[in-house]
Amino acid sequence: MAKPSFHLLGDLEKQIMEIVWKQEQVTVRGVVEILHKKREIAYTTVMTVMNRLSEKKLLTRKEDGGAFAYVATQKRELFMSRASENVIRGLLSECGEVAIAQFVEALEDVDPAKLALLEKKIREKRS
Amino acid sequence: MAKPSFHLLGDLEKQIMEIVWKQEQVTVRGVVEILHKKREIAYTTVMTVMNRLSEKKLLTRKEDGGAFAYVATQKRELFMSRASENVIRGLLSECGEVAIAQFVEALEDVDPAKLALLEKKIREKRS
DNA sequence: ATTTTGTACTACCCTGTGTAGTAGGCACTT
DNA sequence: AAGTGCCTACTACACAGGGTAGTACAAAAT
Repeated sequence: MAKPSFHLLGDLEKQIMEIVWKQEQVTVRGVVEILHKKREIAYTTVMTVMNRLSEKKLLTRKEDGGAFAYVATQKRELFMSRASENVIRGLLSECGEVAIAQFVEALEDVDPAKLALLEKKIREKRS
Repeated sequence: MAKPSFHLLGDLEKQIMEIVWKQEQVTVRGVVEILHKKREIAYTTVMTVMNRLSEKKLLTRKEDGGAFAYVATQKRELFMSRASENVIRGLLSECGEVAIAQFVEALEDVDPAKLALLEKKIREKRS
């Protein structure tokens, strides 16, 4: 049913990571308060997910008096970069040239101006 | 734990689709026999998965005397192409320029010769 | 008629993710 | 000191996706 897509993270995990990346340092409570602006969610739900994120090594926590302080182990850029790398390698190995063609296609569709950027990066590589 | 990757299909689903794409037309038994060259697997397991593949509209079946004849609804290329498109769009929207950089990076690593192909495709786009 | 073959249905397991309740600890207030 | 509140740990449940397969029943082959 679901379109073949890819999920680096679940929805809630994603939302939480975005918050952590913005704040550099958060407590569960802090995250809950931000999420509450958008919807109802139990404190323990957020805590559970943040724990899972710790297990996945995306967050670390350290005691800071009362509640734990959570910190991202990688900056957003780095995470995105590694994730992209994995996804792209998988894609290239499974789809080969098709992936190349679709990349250009999709990029043009999303933001044609970026085609130039892509060209530039290729030239840089070549040197 | 698992590296962020993407799964267009499960392992068994993938193996089965590859077989179907090669044969154009298969029965469950046919697929089972091919798979048996590599490992033990129950007839019903293969049947179940092929049914799921039908539900996902990746296969169609038609009665052909005895057993159903299964056919891929899309050629491999087309499937890969659409799958790539979805993955890439997702990637671009989540990772933006990072994805572009990583694409060049990964491509060079996997097959540097393809960089030229990529450039060519960009030029084609531009015209 | 009996065996074989094929299909449908059902079921179980495992993993990932969202969701949340409950219990127990520590701390601050009164 | 007793009560209240916040925090964490543990546990649990649900649902989806995917691998695995058994059972039941029908049709076909022998």
